[in-house]
Amino acid sequence: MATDRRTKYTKSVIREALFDLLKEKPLAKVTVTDICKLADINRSTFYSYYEDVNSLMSQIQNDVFEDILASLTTDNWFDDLLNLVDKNKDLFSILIGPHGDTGFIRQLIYLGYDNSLRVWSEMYPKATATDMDYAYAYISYGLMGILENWVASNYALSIDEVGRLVYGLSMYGISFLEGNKEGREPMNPLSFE
Amino acid sequence: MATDRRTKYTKSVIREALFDLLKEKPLAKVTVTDICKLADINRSTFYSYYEDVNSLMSQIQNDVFEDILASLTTDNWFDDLLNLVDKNKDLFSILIGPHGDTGFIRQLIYLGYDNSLRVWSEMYPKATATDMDYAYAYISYGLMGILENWVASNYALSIDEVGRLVYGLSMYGISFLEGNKEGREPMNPLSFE
DNA sequence: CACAAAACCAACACTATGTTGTCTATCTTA
DNA sequence: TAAGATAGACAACATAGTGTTGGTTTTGTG
Repeated sequence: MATDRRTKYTKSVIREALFDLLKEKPLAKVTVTDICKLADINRSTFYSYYEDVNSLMSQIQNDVFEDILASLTTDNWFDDLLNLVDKNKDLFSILIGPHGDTGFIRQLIYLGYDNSLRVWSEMYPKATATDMDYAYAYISYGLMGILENWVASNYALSIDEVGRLVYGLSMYGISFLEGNKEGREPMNPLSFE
Repeated sequence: MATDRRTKYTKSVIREALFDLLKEKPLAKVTVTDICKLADINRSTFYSYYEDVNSLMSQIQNDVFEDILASLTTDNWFDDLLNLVDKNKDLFSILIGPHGDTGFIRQLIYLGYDNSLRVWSEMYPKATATDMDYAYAYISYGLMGILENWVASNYALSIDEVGRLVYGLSMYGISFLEGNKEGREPMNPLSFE
């Protein structure tokens, strides 16, 4: 009843081939023929599993997304995310790297939108909806930038160090660079659940 | 000696056609044939001016980029940028909107990298190079988020209001939402020459 | 081992690409 | 305003990728 080994094999070589190709060129330039040549499978085999290259990619992304949702805990979700990225370096280097899909990152980071706005409107009752909206855009894109930097640096910093940066920058803004703001407090810039 | 009127006309209809198409689909899905049909020109005419759709797009982006560089003043560059975006709403709605090119925005916002790091290293002598790098990534991506939000809202806020948000968020982080931080001071989050 | 399913292979019509050569319309300038 | 230059139209070409089909071989599983 379990999935045929051949199917598993085929899907995995397709996936590998796609990732290898994405190291060289953007998704839009990757053709079905490319993938099949590299994976050494027949083109019709590809079509028996996927509609086209885009749907292959979004299926992979959805799988990753489900993993992410499953592994996020309530109170510390950005750390969880960093851990997940760290454990799947190869994958995220491609998803977040220069040929990556920003839609994916966007989807990722807008995970916390509803909750953040709810929490913020309690914390900052005077803040207007527009201000909070812009604050969310600012912070979430900022986090995206940090994540991208981290991936680009080939994960040079430890997760704790990245967490320190995220906390400092989102709490104190640029004055974080003044220092003397060490000692990360148990609070996260964006709320999740 | 001046450019042939026909050439001007042709280039402008190509540009218009591209923008019309970009309202519907991403650049990768726009074909030369698409453009020529819409612009009512012959396909070979297109090829006599541009290599392909991508090079057309990057030529347009370079033109815009030169305009931007020309119009930025030293001490208030983000305001200048907002003004420029405001004056070319149609163009930027496409460049920054859902089918826009993030590479363009990235290029735009990394304008201030060298200068910001120079200024910061004077302002915050204790800060490490890594911290400043991450701070730049955070803030510049944050600004990108704000810009995108602004465009998506169809420029609902005034430039001054956006400036207030940019200043507040980058200076005070999330605590900006506490309020009582009105009155924009003459300082910009990222330095540009 | 037998059978079902997976993968292969070849061929199909179709669409887009880039390139080339010829012809026509239009602009520029002497 | 007439002559020469050049933009653009048009048609044809080989090439490449797409998506689909039907038939064949291979390979896992019960």
